[in-house]
Amino acid sequence: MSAFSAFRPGCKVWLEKEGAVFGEGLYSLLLRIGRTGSIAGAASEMGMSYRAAWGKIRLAEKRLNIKLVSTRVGGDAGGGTGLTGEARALLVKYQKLRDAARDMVLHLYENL
Amino acid sequence: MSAFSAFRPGCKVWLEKEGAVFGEGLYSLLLRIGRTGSIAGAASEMGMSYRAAWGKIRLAEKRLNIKLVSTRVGGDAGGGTGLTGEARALLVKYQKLRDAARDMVLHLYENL
DNA sequence: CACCGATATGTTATGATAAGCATATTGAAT
DNA sequence: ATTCAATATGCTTATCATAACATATCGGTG
Repeated sequence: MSAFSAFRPGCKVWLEKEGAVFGEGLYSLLLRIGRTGSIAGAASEMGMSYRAAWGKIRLAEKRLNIKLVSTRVGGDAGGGTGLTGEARALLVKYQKLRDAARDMVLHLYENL
Repeated sequence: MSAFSAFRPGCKVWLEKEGAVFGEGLYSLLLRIGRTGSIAGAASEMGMSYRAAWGKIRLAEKRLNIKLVSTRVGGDAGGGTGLTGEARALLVKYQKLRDAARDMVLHLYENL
């Protein structure tokens, strides 16, 4: 057993565009928005405030210069939020990249 | 060309031990200590204060419970700092893992 | 038209991390 | 002894991201 047996490799990936990043935080937030149909629902699931979730999304949209969500204000259920096609595509790309990277880093480390 | 042409994948890896991490920051700091033979020299190269560099190293040694450097106080050149065997081994492991991961993530993304 | 639940924002703590400042110590060389 | 360059630490102060608080608005429904 090597002196490194206690160490484990960690890995993080993101998608980058002119300095702006799409990473795990936005991923899990958007994923839940897609599932629950609202920012409030997603935020609640993640134990964060609506204010924080909303702020993250707006900042990301501004920095990435991409529309991530489409919202409806008022009405039946008070309103709601859905994902844009671009957001959905980003989710898929990010998830694939992340999962594959995790896998590879783990295997890489074992064969180091 | 897809709507993702503007995106590039980013990747970060680290070695982890009971919550404590060894990542790019310690890597480049230790690398320079090894080259320059002093914490002061390494810090200067990186544009950080000696105080900051010294603090990082001590904190890491404490958290990781590993001796990373051996120092000499006073004397000819005022003193100096060298890397321990464990530190050198960590450097090698980290660098290999990081470079391979970067490579793989890049290729992975292209074939996504 | 009052109510409810969700969106929409400005403003204000706050807490953690980093930067900066100051000072003491060490030991070879001159 | 004095000097010099580097180690060794204690404090204080920015900084900065996040949390928390406070309102306003919208628009179906009962």
